[in-house]
Amino acid sequence: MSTAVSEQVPEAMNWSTENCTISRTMDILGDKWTFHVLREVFVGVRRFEDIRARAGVPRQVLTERLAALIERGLIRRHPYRLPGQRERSEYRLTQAGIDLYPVLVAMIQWADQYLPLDSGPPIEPRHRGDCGERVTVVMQCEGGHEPDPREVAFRPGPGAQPR
Amino acid sequence: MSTAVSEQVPEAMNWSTENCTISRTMDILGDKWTFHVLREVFVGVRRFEDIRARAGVPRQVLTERLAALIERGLIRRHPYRLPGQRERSEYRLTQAGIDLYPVLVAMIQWADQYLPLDSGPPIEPRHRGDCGERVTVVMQCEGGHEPDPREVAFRPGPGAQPR
DNA sequence: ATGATAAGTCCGCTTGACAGACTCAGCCAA
DNA sequence: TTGGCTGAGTCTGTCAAGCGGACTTATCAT
Repeated sequence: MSTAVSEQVPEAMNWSTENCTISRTMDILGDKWTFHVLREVFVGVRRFEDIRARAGVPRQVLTERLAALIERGLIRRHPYRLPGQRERSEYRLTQAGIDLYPVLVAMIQWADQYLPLDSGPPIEPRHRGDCGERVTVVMQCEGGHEPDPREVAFRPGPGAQPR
Repeated sequence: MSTAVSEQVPEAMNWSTENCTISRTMDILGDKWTFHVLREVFVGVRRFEDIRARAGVPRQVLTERLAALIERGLIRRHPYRLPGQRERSEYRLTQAGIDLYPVLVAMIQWADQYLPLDSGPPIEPRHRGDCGERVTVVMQCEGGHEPDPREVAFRPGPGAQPR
């Protein structure tokens, strides 16, 4: 019996990374600018020029990222016309986009802990309307627990491919 | 009174993006390869060559990303020696890294809904040990609700800077 | 000594980001 | 009707980054 160094060969080594869920998500989100763009749309900034100026993203890159986000179904183009003005385009979250809230809230929560600012959080997720309270994410398991992050592990599921 | 088009000028337009929490998080995580690397460390793959081969990341990029993740405090280098072998390096999550679990779980949850595979989820977050049940994230507000994503909004907090 | 292996470094090519100028369409004021 | 303004792009040349493949170094096994 050799000295145990955690797992000699981690279980994950037996499984392919081919169809990994994180990769597939990061193919959509995992880009420096995509997240900046999404942030703007999330906080209600919806017009090309506003997004460009606030996020500091080069126009060409913004064009390309917006097109990608539309193609992936996270935002949609929404033409509209203000009275007395010509038609313009807004970009709005689709349901798939809105359902990214937990991801962003989890990030903000992490950053508020590990990258805090002296002045406090610049942005807070809150329950809209009357309630108005701060929103956080918690992990829950189907056994009814709220496991500590140390008690969570990623395991291969039914779609895992052997290598 | 002009025709209302949601908010004519979104509230967020009044606030700087300078110190945005999402940006600061994405400065650390928002890179195609960083997330691939983190995924490997999360599933227990800890050695340079294993990470490189599984994630398909160029060596040079891996070197650079590991150094950045160490500098940011998400992983640490852990030298060890298997009996009868020379010393090697492992990369392990720090507490700050482990506390990213909710972010990854939220992503997986989103992807399982919007990018499902016919064969089912390839990876599942589970409660370690006896419980072993699937773990999900839920949003909760301090008013005791579990708001739907549509009922959540990002608002400026105490650290928000006017522009 | 020879070979194997982990963990890098080095090199040259190609791709993508970037800033800045240009375009185009619709509206507005004169 | 002409000229200007603005939002939403496109075009262009430069430059940094990613990339695959070869090379390097240290340590251990035979």
